[in-house]
Amino acid sequence: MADLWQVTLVSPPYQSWTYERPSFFPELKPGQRVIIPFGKSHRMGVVTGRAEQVPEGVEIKSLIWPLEVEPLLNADFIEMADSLAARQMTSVGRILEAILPRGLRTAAVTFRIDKHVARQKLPGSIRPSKLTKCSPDELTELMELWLAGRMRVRINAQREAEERFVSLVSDPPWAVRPNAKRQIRILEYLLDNGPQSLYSLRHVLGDWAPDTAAKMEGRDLVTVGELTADALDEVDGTAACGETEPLQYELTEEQQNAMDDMRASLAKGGGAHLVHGVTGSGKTVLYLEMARYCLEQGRSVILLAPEVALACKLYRNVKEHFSNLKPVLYHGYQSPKKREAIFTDLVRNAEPRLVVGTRSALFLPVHDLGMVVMDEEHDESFKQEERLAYQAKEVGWYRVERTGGLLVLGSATPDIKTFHAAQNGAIPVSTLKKRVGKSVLPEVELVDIADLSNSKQVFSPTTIDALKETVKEGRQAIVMLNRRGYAPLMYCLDCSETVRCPECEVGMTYHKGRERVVCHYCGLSYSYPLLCSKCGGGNFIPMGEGTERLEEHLEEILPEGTNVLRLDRDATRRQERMEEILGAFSRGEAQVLVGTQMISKGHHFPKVTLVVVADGDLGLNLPDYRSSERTFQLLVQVAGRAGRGDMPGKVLIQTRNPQHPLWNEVLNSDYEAFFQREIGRRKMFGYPPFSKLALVRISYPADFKQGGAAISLFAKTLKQYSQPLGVSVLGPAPAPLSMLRGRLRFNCLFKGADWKNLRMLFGHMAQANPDPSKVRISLDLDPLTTL
DNA sequence: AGCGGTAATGCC
DNA sequence: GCATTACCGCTT
Repeated sequence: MADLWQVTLVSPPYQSWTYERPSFFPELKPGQRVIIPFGKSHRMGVVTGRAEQVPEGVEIKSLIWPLEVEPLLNADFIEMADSLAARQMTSVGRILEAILPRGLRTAAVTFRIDKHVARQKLPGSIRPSKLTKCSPDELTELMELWLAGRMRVRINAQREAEERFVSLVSDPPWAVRPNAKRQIRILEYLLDNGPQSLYSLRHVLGDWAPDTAAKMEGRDLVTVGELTADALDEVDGTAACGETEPLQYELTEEQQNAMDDMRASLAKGGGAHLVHGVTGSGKTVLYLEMARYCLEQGRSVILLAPEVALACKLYRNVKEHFSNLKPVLYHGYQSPKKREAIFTDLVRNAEPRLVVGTRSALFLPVHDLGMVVMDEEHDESFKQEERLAYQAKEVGWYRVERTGGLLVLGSATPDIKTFHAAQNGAIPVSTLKKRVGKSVLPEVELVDIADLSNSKQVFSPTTIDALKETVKEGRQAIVMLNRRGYAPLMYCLDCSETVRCPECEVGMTYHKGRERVVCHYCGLSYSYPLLCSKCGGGNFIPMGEGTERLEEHLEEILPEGTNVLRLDRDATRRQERMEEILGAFSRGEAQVLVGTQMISKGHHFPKVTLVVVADGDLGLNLPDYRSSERTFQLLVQVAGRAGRGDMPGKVLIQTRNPQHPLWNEVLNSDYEAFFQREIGRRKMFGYPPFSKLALVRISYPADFKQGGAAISLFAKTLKQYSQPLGVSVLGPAPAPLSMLRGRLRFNCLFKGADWKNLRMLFGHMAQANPDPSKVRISLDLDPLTTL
């Protein structure tokens, strides 16, 4: 009887297939990666178990070769992937593809045979395709070598070379001929999407891309190599991420109490724990001391920050705090090679480890996970929305639940759902009310700008005075405006049209520095100046404000010699720019820093005494149930940037609506008042945490004629199944951004008592899809925005 | 019937 | 994801 196994493909079409273990092959264990024949070529797959029933009418092929002697993925890891697949209603293969480092899911490998055994007529290296042609005797001989560790896996050189990253050398304009179309495409693509691997350039732009990129490297337009973050990581342990805040190691009474509570939770078998502490209250020290405790107990720890720069900063804190420990840094901007090495190292070395990283670090195979810490747990970056949608909090919860570990959620402004659970007693909570050391919470003031709305002024006289004074006294100020670019609308003076994106039908933002108008949704851009598509005229005026225009404006109103820096996604496109800007500002080379919400996150500038929120109303009135939560969190967070040193800080929030109840709560940094008001509103309208929400996104190409019929079919299906499942449905209705990248979009909001029924209803919809190749539907559980 | 292009299908 | 095959409109 043949020995049959199920192998799951970690690349399309992702399903599980049956293969035979040939006689020369060693025993298999689930979780083992193997090379399998698939169609005309070969692929990498993961053994998921024995084949229970034999497929009929197909000739079963044999496995080609194992990729490791001991399985890389243990049963827990496979179980985690299974559980994620069930939650997201997709296949395990897709999940594995999303959570494994790239090097560990490629089949483009060569087996190298040790030199001193190669003399016996064996080649020095052998490819999988060659292995399928070997005789049984040769295979048996090779397998002996493999099991003795004398035959090793090597990722193919070309494949590995394509893992290198391409980054821009300078900002536009570039020294390139206007008819060098391919070069311009690469430059534009890098500008819009940040550094990319040669591999992804080839996939997105075409097979010519790696060659063209190599030529461009010769002309100093781009650099091709390891990411700088990687290089810096080797040298001094961390990329330069601005100044690290000096930590006060002596625990305050509040911190000590929190520590005792968490230890007690851990002793009782773990669970979630909320640390609600104002900005600057010393949450980091608390995490580090808890980490020390866990490691002493022989258990591993994962510390997560919402973004790379903050993870690097935390990593540096860890290195300073622990002298005799080798922590691991893991995030999406490290090279695939590095990430792969970390993954295998964690599998092979079972000792307790401390991992610092961003959300993807949650999937690392650390042994005996004692604690997961999520700093700034309310941050939206903890939810991944593109490709595979997952909420890191849920994954973290899943992981600690299995190991009896602790999930520590820390924030000054917790997620409403988290705090609600704490209020109900479902999650224990430790509160830190005082800032550590001398610094005190800043004073917050409202500035009414209602009478400014028709003039060209952005800042009220009060704001301008405060800025001038801060600069005069040699201190620093931060100005936040949550909108990048120069002006969000370009208005044609001749025919009163605005410049719109033909693919998305939204206004295109003018970027003065790039000399382009850009669609902020799909990235399409045109060079500017341009002619009006309606009347052919060229007289546009910019309407509204973006960070770029604010920067220009500030340079005009502030005294001669004042330096203004800007920090937003545009300014930080080039790899090192973010660190350069943060570094320059913390060294005092500029007095004012203008930026988007990027500047609100975790940075420590002791000389900043003034924070200005240019438009506090932005984002407050969006038709989204979380908009006030988001605004409150952002404002408290950015206010926390002021007065972190010895000098007291001041925050000015400009608003056209000073009566809004939110302001009082922000002024007093009164999270609980905000929470009480918000939870009342949520209860009244039945929003989370009083219900579960799911957003179903439907889209099809704008020229697909049967699209309308598909939508009515979905509507009919929903009508039929929603009531029996107890799910209330809004839509399908055209999405607020009704067209994106040439696809018409529809949204459908599900509200119900539990996730199971929301999933089932989605399942019915997916089944009713008349043309899955044209009509795409996807499920987003607990969406960040319902827009 | 013969051609070139594209959509649909199978892959164990 | 990729190769093979089925299908379509159109020429000869």
